[in-house]
Parts: sequence; C-alpha cells; structure tokens
Amino acid sequence: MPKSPERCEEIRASMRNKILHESMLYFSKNGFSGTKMSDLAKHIGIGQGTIYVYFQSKEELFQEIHKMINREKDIKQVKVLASLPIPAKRKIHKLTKDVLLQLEKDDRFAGTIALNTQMLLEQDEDYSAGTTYQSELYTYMAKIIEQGQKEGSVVSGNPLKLADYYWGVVYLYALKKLFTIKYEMISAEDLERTVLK
Amino acid sequence: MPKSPERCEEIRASMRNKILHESMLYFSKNGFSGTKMSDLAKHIGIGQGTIYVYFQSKEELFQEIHKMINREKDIKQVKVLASLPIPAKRKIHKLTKDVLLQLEKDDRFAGTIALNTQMLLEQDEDYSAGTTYQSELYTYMAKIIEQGQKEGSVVSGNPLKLADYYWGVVYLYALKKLFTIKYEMISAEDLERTVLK
Amino acid sequence: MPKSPERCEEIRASMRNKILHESMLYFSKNGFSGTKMSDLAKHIGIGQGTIYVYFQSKEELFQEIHKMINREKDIKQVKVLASLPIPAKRKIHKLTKDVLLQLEKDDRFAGTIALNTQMLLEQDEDYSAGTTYQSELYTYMAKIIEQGQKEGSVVSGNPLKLADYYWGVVYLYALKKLFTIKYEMISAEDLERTVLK
Amino acid sequence: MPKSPERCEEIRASMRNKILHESMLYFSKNGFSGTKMSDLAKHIGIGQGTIYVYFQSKEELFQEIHKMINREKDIKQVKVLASLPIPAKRKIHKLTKDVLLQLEKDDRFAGTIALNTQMLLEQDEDYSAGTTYQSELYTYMAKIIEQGQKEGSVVSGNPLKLADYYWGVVYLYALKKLFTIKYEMISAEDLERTVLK
DNA sequence: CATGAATGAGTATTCATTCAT
DNA sequence: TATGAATGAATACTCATTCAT
Repeated sequence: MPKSPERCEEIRASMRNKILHESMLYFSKNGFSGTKMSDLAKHIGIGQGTIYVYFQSKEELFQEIHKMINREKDIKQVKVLASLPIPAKRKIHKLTKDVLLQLEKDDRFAGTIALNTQMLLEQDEDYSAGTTYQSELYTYMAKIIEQGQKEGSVVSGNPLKLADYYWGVVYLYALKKLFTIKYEMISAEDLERTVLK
Repeated sequence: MPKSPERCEEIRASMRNKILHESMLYFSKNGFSGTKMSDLAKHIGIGQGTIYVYFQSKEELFQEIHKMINREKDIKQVKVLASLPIPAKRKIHKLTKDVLLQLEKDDRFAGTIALNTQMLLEQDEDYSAGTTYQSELYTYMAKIIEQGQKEGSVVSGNPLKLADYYWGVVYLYALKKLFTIKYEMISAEDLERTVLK
Repeated sequence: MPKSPERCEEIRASMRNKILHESMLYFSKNGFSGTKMSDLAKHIGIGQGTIYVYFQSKEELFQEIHKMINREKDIKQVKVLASLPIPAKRKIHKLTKDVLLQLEKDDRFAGTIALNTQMLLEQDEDYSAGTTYQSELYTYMAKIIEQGQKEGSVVSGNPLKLADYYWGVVYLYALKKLFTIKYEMISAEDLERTVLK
Repeated sequence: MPKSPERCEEIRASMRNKILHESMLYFSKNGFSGTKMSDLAKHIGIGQGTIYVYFQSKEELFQEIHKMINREKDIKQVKVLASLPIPAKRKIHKLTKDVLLQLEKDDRFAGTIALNTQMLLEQDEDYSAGTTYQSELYTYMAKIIEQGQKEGSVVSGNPLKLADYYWGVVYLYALKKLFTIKYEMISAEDLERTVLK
C-alpha cells in the first residue's frame, strides 16, 4: 500500500520545518561560520545527508531561515496598533507588554533577533534583506512615537532614531536571554523609558 | 655579532602588540570562526608565519586579545567618579559625555565591546574571565545609581540591574558603530534616560 | 532508510584495517617525518580526509600501527617451541627455517621490523611499548639457548644477550630486504651460527 | 688591528667543522626529515642563520656530512691488513678488536654508521654514494675471508656475502649503541663467529 | 527518503631559508 | 661574521557536500 501523495507531502513539510526551526536556534547561538553541518545534524537528531535533501547548501539553509523569520515576525500587530484611535502612551504600553511577554515565552523570538546580529556580524552583502523588513517595523513604531510627541508623552527627537533605540534595547535583551545563563529581563518601565518622558 | 638583546626584546614586544591590536579589530569585525589566519596576516601586513612566532595558535591569540582588553578597559575613571563628592546626576552626565566621546573617537573601544559579544556568541568556557571584570565596572556604576536614587535623580529599581541596562545600551551602540555603515550615535540624553528620571 | 548497522560496522572495520596495513608498509619505507599524509592517502588510494575519519592525527595513526604490530607478531610459535621435548639444536633449526621463510614471503614481517627501527630512530617516549613485547620474545629464545648450552650445542655466554644477537641479525636482514634493491637473504647456517657452535 | 687572514680562515674552518660534526650526530639520531634546522642550531649552540653561512641548504649540509664520513672512515686499515703476510684468522682477530674498540670509544664511528641507515631509509637517489665506499671496504674484507677459507679457518660461502654479514653485524651494534640507553656491546667472539668456524 | 562514509577544496600550522642589524 | 625575527611554500587537518546503500 503506497503512501498517499498528500501524506507524503505532509511528512516532507514537517521535516523541513523541523530542520528550519532547530537550525534557527543553533545558528543563532553559534553563528554562521561557527556552525558545523555535522554538529547541526547531530543537534537536530538526523543524518548529515538529510539536510541536503531539503536544502541545497548551508548558505541556502541560512537564507531560508531568514525568509521564515521575516514571515513569522508579526509586523501586523505594530501596524494595527499604529492606526488605532488611542493615545500613543497606551499603544506603547500595549506593545511593550506584548513584546516582553513574547520575549519571555518564545525562544524563537529571541532566536530571530539574535540571528539578525549574526547577519550583521558575518554577512556584508545580503545585508539589505534583513534591513528591509526592519525599516517597516521601524516606520510604524516611528508613527506611534510621532503621535506621542504631539501628545506630549514621548521625548523629543528624530522619531526613527527613537524607534531604533527602542527596538535596539529589545534586541539587547533578546541576546541576553539567549546567551546568559540567568538574566533578569528588562522591566516594562525601563524599556518604555527609551521613548516615554 | 649578535643583535643587542634589549633592542631585540623591544622589537619583539612591539610586533606582538601590533598583532594583538590589529587582530582585535579584525576579530571583532569578523568573529572567531569567520577570521582566516591568512586574511588576518594580510590585513596586518605581515607573513602568516609571523603570527605563529608570537602565538601558539589562533585560539591562543584570541585569548590573549581578551586578556589585553580586560587589562586596558579603564575602570579607573568610573571608580574615581563614584567616590567624588558631587551629585550623582553630575557624575552620570560626566560619565555619559566621556563614554560617548570615547565611543566616537576610539575604534578600539568599540572593538573591545564587540569582542565581548563574540565571546558570548562563540565561546562557552572562557566566559567567566570577561564577566569578572564587568561586574567590577557594574559595581561602581551601581554605587553612583544608588546615590542618585537617594538624591531623587535616578529612577527606582535594582541598582545593579540598572547599571547593566546603562552599559548594555553603550554596548548596543558600540556594535552599531562597528557594523553599520552610517549610524547616528545615541545622544547623551537618550543614554542617560536609561537611569535618570 | 538507514544503512544496516552491522554492514556499516563491517565497512568501517575493513577500511580501518586497510588504512592500518597500507600505512604500515608506507611508514616503514619512508619513516614518520618522511611520510606526507597526502602521499600516503594517494598510495592507499583514498581521499586525504578519509584517514582522519578513522584516526585523529598522523601521530595517532602511527601509534595504532604499532599496537597492531605488537598484536600480530606471533610470539606463540617461539613459546610453544621453547617447551617442546626436543633438542635445542632442532628447535633452532626449526625456528630459523620458519623465520627466514616468513621473511622471504611476508612483506608485513619485514615492515613490522623496519617500523621498530623507525620507532627507535624517531620516537623517544613511546619506546617502552615495543620493548615490552620484545623482551618476551627474547625470554623464550633465551630458554632455548640455555637448553642448548646444557646440551653443548650452543656457544657459552649470557643467553639473553645471545638471543638479542640472534634477533638482531634477523632484524638486520629484514631491513636489507626492505631497503635494498637486490639483496641475498642470509642463509640458515649463517644465521644459526650467531648462537650454535 | 685587523685579524690576520690566516687566523680568520682558521676560525671559519673550525666553525664549519663544529657544525659538521654536531650535525652528524644529530642527523644520525633524528634522521633527515626528522631534524628541524632550528632544533639543530639550538643543539649546536649557534643561531639558525649561522648554519647558512657555511652551508647552502639542509640538503647540502647532509651531503657534506657524508663526504666527511667517507673521508674519515679509514679503509686504509683494512686495506693494509688484507695484504699483510699473516694468517686470515689473526687478521680477523685484529680487525675485530680494533673495530670494537673504536665503536666503544668514538661516538662518531657509531654516528657514521647510523647515518648510512638514514641514507638507506630516506634517500632513494643519492643511494649510490654510500654504497660506492662500502663496496671497497667489503672488497678488502672479502679478500681476507677468501684467504681464511683457503686456510680452513673461515666458513665456506660467497666471500662478499660473508663480508657483508660481518659489517652488517658491526652496523647493528653501532645502532644499538646510539639508540639504546644501556646496551652490552657484542663480544669479539660473537662478532668473529659471523665468519670464523 | 534517510543515512553516514568518503571526499577534496579550504584552512591552520610548521619549518627551511632569508636578511636587516 | 653571527644572529634570530620574518617569511611563505609545504604540510597537517577540517568540514561542506556527495553518493552508494
């Protein structure tokens, strides 16, 4: 009895995802050149060759991970938040609460962020890809900040620069979470103070 | 006729330092596994073999760089500042101004900081060394923060955690300076807001 | 579908042995420092990397070869011979005949002996291992010699020293066989004369 | 006051000889490829560069050592001995006594012999050089053996082959002397028995 | 499909040789 | 002349990738 084609496809997709997710975490901890394919395979619990059934090369795997990251990261939330008819201060409260919660709970969130560092640290060329997305996230954040400045709740200064500061701190604590044994997460108040008066 | 021993020693020391400093910058930009010894030598402008006259291996060179960093990083400034009989707010102003100036001017300052990331990202064992020092830097900063809390100029919260936040942001912008083509440095006000009310 | 584990193990063992045997002959002809891993691999007919799948380093391979040699060298024959109830002279005749036959036929026998020279010539530390074994071979030979001295067929003198002389000559002709284009093997009579009257 | 040219020449010759002799011993213990020029220089107690003042290359040094060896080795003794009007047995007694004495006393004698092994083990091409000389030594020895066979004091067999056997044993004990910590030298009787009845 | 043994291009390291002092 | 620091070609070793099973 041959497997049904759909079932087959399903199995393929699930293995591909497994590799993608585990690799993301592994790469985020060890960097691109710091990761050996043999170690990665062992870590995932599969044979070395198996990775090459799903991905053409280490390079491609790394890029696919980034595509996945950018797909997952939900900009939507910020986008929606930006256009809601509520004070900027509340928007920032809400965003901060959500971000810290996600950071706390989801390993992948921290991994995602760490990988962007790796990108920054190791790759010079494919640089643009990661930045593209970020700018969008930053844009919406900047809108909220601008609103807050008008409302008097946010400090003055270039909104984009402030947005970048806010996300930079998020990124900083994502790294700390991933790489430090015991680290106290930043408090909502401290994080908000990057932009709130 | 043998070369004069003193002169010889002098040459050796100067070459060793040259390798150490140049390597620091190179490693900080490319990471440990991302650095090829042949490229490094070319970058320094010496033969590959020369590095091995002074260091046993890539690994050892990397460790010696870290020893050097920890020796150089001057805690003194913060130490002295902490014990001055002036308001904490002024101390933080002074410190912030100095740190941002150094960050702006001295490549090595940013390099030093970036290397600590590499350490964190790539090496698991020799981790402690770097942390030891940091805690001292953090301790003095925490003292200033504590003083500020009493004086009412600094936000409430665990002083050490706040010190860590402050230095974390410094570290974040050091990375940005090293790895981003055009980046606006954080302003003194924004940096101070990590701890000041 | 994974390969069957048994078959896999079998393949590994056979490749390991192939490398071990071929390397033994190659090292014995070229010495340790005279052997390049790339040449060795080419000579065996495998990729350079393959050797490192089975052995950690050139050094380790060399040591494993010696372990193998000491396992293979059959002391048993001499041991059995020593305890047989026949005249020493006949034992020596038998032994000499066998040894010369093996020397003539089996390349590995000569290789084994040549490698012990290499050991002697190049390695200072791991020296003991080889010697341990030899002393056993020498002990049994010495017993036969002692018996012969009582029977009047063997020359007088320290039996161990005479045993060492006998095996030394065997060793000498093993070297000659390996390294000289055309060499006449020693005759049984000449070899026996080291100890027989 | 400039040094007199003769004195200068004298100094040069003496340094050259020092290098030559020490190198001979060092090469004989470590082999050609097993010898590092830096180690050799340290062993001699001079700078690495100094060797290159006197010899063009490692290769040339090695060859010069061989030339020196062949110059030193006194074939004369055997040559003279061969033509004396005394019984072969006495010639062999005399030769054996002299050879063992020299082996006992003079390190260079053993070194010389060991180097011929190295030659055999490592160099395929320059092979002829060493052999040329040996054949002369062997020829005269063979003459003595032939005389002994006529006189009935020497065993029958190809005289050259027997000469080779005799010198082979000498060579064997030279190696033992060089490479074994405590080794009992072969006795004159044992050595003579290679050829004497 | 899944595997892990085999591979060789690529990288770290050594060592004979040069050369400024 | 004597030196030893500097060099790069040669060599040991690694690791992404392939492929027979």
